Amino acid sequence: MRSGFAKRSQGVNTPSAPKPPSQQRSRETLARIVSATERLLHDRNFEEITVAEIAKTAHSSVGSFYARFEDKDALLDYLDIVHAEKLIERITEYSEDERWQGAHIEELVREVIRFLIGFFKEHKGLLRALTVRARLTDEPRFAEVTRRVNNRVPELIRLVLSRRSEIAHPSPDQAVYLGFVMILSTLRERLLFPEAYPTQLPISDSLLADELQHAYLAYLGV
Amino acid sequence: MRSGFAKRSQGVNTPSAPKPPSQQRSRETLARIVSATERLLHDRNFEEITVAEIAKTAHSSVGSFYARFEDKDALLDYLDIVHAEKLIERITEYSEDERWQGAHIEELVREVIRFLIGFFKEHKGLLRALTVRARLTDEPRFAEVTRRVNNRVPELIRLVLSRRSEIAHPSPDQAVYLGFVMILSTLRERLLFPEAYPTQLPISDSLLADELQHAYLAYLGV
DNA sequence: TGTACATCAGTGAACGCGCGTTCACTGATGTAC
DNA sequence: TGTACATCAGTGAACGCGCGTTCACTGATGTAC
Repeated sequence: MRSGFAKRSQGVNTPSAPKPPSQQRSRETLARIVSATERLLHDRNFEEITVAEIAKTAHSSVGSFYARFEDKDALLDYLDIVHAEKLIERITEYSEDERWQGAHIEELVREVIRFLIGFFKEHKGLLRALTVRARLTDEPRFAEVTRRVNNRVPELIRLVLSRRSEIAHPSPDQAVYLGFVMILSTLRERLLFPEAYPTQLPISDSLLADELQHAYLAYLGV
Repeated sequence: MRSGFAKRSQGVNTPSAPKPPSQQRSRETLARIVSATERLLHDRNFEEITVAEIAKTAHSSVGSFYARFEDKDALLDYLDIVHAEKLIERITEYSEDERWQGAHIEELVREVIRFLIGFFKEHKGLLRALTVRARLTDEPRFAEVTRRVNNRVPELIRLVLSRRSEIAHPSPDQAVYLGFVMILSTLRERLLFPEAYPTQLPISDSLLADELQHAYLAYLGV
């Protein structure tokens, strides 16, 4: 399987950061490009958006774009990185929160699921774009985000695992992990790509949250 | 959100079948085109494959291709339909199988999950292509397969529901359905797009099957 | 059973469009002395 | 505090490549009488 995307000259696995802007002016341009793209991703896919369009929306120009980014794809890399950092930061904050000290596993799982739902909804456009890209190619670099989410989320998992004594499943570590895989898969499908689901049987986010929580706890044998 | 795919002239929601071949010769050509495409999809995405390449692999020509299909996309429509029919057929056979007469819900769920895993693995390439396409656009037509799978699978669900007395969940219908959504999401992610998952923690298909079964039954409260 | 004509099937070079990328140029900001 | 020069930033028309699609043509199969 080969990539459909332009190969980066600097070789493999090095998501290229934008050439660092050295003046305030161009830093602002970069910011405008980023936010314009996120806005455009809100209801189109990355492939459907042209560089010219991004430039125009950002009140900038195609040339300026290429002054920062090696190619179109490098922009998505950059968004990926920025976004992953935000996620890691939020997860860290979250897992350090002291309210978990005395909490039961039920409460913890409930909150983690709500947190994830919030995150998916907040970054829907970008997450869609990154997910699709990861799946359009197998340049391993592009599976980064999903992998990163799947790997960072372990911090949340560790939180759950610290309640290990409440878990009856014979291999709690594996079950906690696999259960998370199931939760993340389900949320990705339902929240990022809802078109695939019949609308006749609408399932609200909060029902989904409740049922995922229920399923997860039942699986762990709490 | 607009489609990135060519719009069909004949209007909306009408997946165009190929112009029916009237001679044996062209029927064979059509068959070669179909099988060449499925072969190519085995390790590339639909967008990465050119019409010229399909024609060449099928020992045919670009012109012949367009004699059958209105455009490139119509081919994927066609594969979608053919494939969905196969699935429906197999599910029907499956659910009529008499061995379910006396079976317990545990056994039934176990077999259904294995059936689904087999199906996903057997048609991996095509299913990937169809899933990605459904997600690259929101022409509702393109979400057909996923929706069709999500809708045909209810036959399997009905099978499970016929064991309703063994289910403790307060709303068994909803739980059976939602649990299936979780199973399908997880299988799609892990089997169709395995790149996203770290290889350090390998999970075999049969472990996955066991754990999904376990999780599902626990969720239903069997 | 043969001939004439119509339709079907096949071919691949040429076309054309969309879009990513380049490039020659103008203007703004920073730096050296 | 001013002048000269270097670098950074911005612009958008023009380029070019890839690939889906068309089209003029050849050959094969079917049909009418």
